[in-house]
Amino acid sequence: MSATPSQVVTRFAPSPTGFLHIGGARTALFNWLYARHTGGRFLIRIEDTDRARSTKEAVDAIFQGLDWLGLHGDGEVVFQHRREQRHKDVVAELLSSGRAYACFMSPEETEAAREQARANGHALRSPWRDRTPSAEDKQNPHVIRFKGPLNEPLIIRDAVQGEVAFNTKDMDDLILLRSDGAPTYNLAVVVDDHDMGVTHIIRGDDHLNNAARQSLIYQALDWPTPTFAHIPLIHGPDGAKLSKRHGAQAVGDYEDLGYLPEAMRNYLARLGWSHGDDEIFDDAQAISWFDIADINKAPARLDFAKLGSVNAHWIRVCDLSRLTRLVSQRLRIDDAAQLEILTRTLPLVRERAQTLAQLGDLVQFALAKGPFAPDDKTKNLLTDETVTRLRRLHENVLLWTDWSVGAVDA
RNA sequence: GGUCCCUUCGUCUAUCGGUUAGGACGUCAGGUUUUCAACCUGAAAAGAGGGGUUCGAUUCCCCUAGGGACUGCCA
Repeated sequence: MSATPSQVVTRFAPSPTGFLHIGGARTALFNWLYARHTGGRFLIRIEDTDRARSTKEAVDAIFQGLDWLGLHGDGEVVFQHRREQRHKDVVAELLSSGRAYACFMSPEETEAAREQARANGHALRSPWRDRTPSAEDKQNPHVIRFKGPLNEPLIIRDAVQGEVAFNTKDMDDLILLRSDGAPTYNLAVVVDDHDMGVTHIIRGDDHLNNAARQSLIYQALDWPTPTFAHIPLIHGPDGAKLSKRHGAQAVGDYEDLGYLPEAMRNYLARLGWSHGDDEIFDDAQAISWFDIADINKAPARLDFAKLGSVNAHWIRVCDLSRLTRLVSQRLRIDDAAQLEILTRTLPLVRERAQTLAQLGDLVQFALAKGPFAPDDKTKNLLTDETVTRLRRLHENVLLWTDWSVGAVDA
């Protein structure tokens, strides 16, 4: 499960509670790019310690999204909940070394203590940190908490954010094991990242605060702390956190909209990362250029106009048979003759499409059978005069024998 | 409320103390085109505000404002 010490190991660790989010896709892409750039390994782990919220459908959706994007993991996929025993073993270790303790506070007591702590300007403190439970206490439900330093400065070095200073007085003692004995995320990530030999943790900066607390666990276990790289979240076009009202959130939505995976990789890579003035680049270039040092600290907004222009480029250079296949699938075309029409039509119209959906519309005329119902714009152009001209042209065309481009043009 | 992060054209970004602050998308104006798209040329467009440090700040520091994340027996 571990790797060569000098080798870079990155990972993408989504929680299967929904589809693969566009922000998650970019996180995966960055991890993938960095692993490829360094000749390291890119691992995938499903963070499903919350059994109630994790679903098989979500797991499938995530892999479908990753497959479409072409981001394949190198090792075997790790399902976090299957490693539960290992997580518990580590907690037992922490318990025996005095770095963890059983906390018997009830939810109500916890809530009250939290408010009290807040009023006093520090994080929640459990009275059970230094209390030895009686035999009677031990009958009650309890959680296992990590025993962290009470009031010490803590600096984490982040490859993107730089040195970030915290103080442990603002950090409560993390719950390691729930009252039902199940390990929590914050414990499981540390154990799994360590066991999987992860050297670089590239993830959303919503985890920056967690990183501080997790670093404490690494120290307590005397494990080397991996390099953190917290990347800013992606925002919607209006600058607010990406949500339903912004439309497409799932990578599957982008596939449906008719974006090419290589265009998504190109666009997403460019969001929050840059290599000079380079805008259009392929995977090989992205891999050779990608470096964590060039990741931006500011959140980026999604811009569909730019995505469209990037996609238009990749449609123009797309292999024709592949493009034909993609458009045929969208149009539900299976007839060989129609496929041939597409092959001949696509080169003519691909230049003006930003998405496969638009390309599908542009190709309709070659597939459709007359008579056609004119749209409003066409109606306006069909005056008596133009109709007469078209009739004459039609009669003329019927006499043509030379259909070369030059002849028709003339 | 507390802790932490962020702030260059409308958007994505370059700049790693000295530049006419560059590029891309978008926008606008021309050109080309029967039309549309594509393409070509050009234009408008930015250092949040205030203090420092410095010979010199977009760049380093502080404050303010604005935005964001976290503050769960979610991840």
